[in-house]
Amino acid sequence: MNQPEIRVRFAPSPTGALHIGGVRTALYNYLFAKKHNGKFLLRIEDTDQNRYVDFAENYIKESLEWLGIVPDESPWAGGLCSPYRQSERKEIYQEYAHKMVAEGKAYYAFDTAEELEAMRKRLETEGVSNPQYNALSREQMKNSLTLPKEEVEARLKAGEPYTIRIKVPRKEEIRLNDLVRGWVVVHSSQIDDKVLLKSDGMPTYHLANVVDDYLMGITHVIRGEEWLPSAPLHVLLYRFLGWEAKMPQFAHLPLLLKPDGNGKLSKRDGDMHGFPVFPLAWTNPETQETVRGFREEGYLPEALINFLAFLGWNPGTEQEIFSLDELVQAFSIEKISKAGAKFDIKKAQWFNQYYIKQKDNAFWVNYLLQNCPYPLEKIQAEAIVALLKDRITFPKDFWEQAPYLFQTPENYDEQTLASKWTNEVSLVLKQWKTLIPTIDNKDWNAENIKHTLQQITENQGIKLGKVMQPIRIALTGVAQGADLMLIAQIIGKDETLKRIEKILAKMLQKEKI
RNA sequence: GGUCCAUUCGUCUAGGGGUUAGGACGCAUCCCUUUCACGGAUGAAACAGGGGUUCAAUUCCCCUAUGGACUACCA
Repeated sequence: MNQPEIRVRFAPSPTGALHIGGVRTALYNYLFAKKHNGKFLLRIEDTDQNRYVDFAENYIKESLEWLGIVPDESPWAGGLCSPYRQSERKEIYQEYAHKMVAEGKAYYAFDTAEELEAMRKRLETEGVSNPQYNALSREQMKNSLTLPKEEVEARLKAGEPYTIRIKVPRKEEIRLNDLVRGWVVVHSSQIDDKVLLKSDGMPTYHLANVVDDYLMGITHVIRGEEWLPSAPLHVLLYRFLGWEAKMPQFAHLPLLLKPDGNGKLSKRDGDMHGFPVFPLAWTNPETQETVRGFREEGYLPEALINFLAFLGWNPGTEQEIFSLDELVQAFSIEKISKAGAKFDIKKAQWFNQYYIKQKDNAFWVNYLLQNCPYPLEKIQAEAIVALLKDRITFPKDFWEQAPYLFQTPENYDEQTLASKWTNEVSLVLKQWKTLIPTIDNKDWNAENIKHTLQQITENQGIKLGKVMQPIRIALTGVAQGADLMLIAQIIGKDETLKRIEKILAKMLQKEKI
C-alpha cells in the first residue's frame, strides 16, 4: 500500500500584518511537509468581508518568501485544488451546507441579532452559566426545526436572510487524538449549534476549513492552540459530511506568550518592549497605523527561522544552530512541546549576531556598499567589515555603532578624558603628529601606524597602555571600540592628523582656562 | 462563570521511577586584550504545592493553586 502524500496547509486570513505566531505555524507546517516529501499549501481564509484588508495577502506572500518557506500550492502559485481563496469557493460551501440541511444534520435559522441577544439574556437570568444556541435553546428559536415546513419555505422563497447552523447532538462524547496533546474529549453539550453558513452566503471558518481541508487532501492540520476548543466541532463536521475516514490528524501548537507576565503575544507587546512581532514592517492602508518588522530591524531570515523553530520545539539534542534544511531533517511533531513559550527577544538577537558572523565578508562588503548611508570605497568597506563583523548584532551597527569611521567626532567622552588625559598624552600626541606625515600613503596601515606610536612611547619611557585610551577618545570620541590602529588606517592619514589637532586644540584651550 | 489546555533554572528547553537534574540565552567572575565587544573558562540559578502508588517519585495517579486559550453570522 502506498502511503498517501503528506499535505499540510497554512491558512491565514488577510486582515492585516501576519502575526509572528502565524509565521511559526507556517514554519512548522513547512518543516513537516518537507520532512515527509509532502506538499505545503497556502489557503487564504477571506470569508469575513468586513475584516478584509487590501494588500494583506501580498504581505503574507512577501513574508513567507523572505523567510524561504514558500508554499507549493497557493493563490499565486496555483495548483490542482484551485482556487485557494475561500471567497472564490463560495458555491462549494453552500452546496455542502445545504446538503447537510437536507440530511437533517443542519438547519436554517432565521433569528435576528436582537433575538439572539434576547435569548442569551434570557438564559442568563435563568441562571444558565453558558448561554448557547444548542439542543435545548434551539427549540425556542426561529428555525427550520421549530417553524412549520410551509413557513420555512415561504421565508426562503421571500428571500429572507438566514443562516445554516449545525445540529449538534445533545448527549455525546466527541474525542480526538491530538498529535501534540493526546486524547482530548469534549461533551457535545459544550458545543453550540455553530453557524456554518452566514446570512451573506459566506461560510464561517468552521465549515470552510473542514470542506477545504477535505477537498484539498490535507492529511495533517497543524495550527495554533486557540483552535483546540473548536476542534471537536470540526470532528463532528467530518462525521456529518461522511468524511471521517479521511479526516486529517490534528496537531495544536503551543501559544507564543508575552515576554513578561502571561497572555498571548500581541502587537502591543512589541510596541511596549521595543521589538517587532511581525516579520515585515506594515502600514495599514486604511488607518495608516504602522508596525515594525523583523526584516527592517535587521534580523536575518535564517536567524528568525532558527529562533522561531525553537519556540515550542526542540530536537532533543544539544544542537541549537539549524539551517532551514537542517530543521527539515530534524523536525518531528513528537518533539513539539505542550506549554506556551514566552517570547525572549534577547535570544533572537543572539541568533542574529551568530548568523551575521557566519556570513562571509564579501557578503557584508556588498551590503555596506549598497546600504551604508555614508559614501564608501570598496577597500574601506572591506576593512570595516573585517573590523566590525564579529562585534555587531544588526547590520546597521556597521555604521551606527561606529559613526567615527565616517565622521570627525563632535563630542568626546569627557569623563574618561578627564581621568585619562595627562601631560604625557599631550606630549605623545604632539610628537605623533609630526611623525605621522613621514609614513608614505602606500604604507598607511595599522602595523606602521602602531610602530610610529611605539617609537615615541618607548623613547619617552611611557607605557603604551597609558596613552591608548585617551588617544582612542581623540580619534573616535568614545572610550570603547575595535582595534584603534585599524580605525586610524580606515579613516586615513589626513583625517587622523585632523583629529589629533582637534583634540590638542581642545585640551590646550582647557589648560589655559 | 463554563469548557478545554498547560506547569523543570529569570527565559527557551533536555530528561524521566534510583541522575552531581543536562544544554542554550541572559547574568556574574576570570582569562585574552590598547578599551569595549568577540572568543575561552568558571559560577549562581529550576522539577508550583499537597496527597497517594512504590523499597524509591521531579518522572505515574488524584486534588489544589497558578497561568492560558476558547466561549460571535471573527478567523
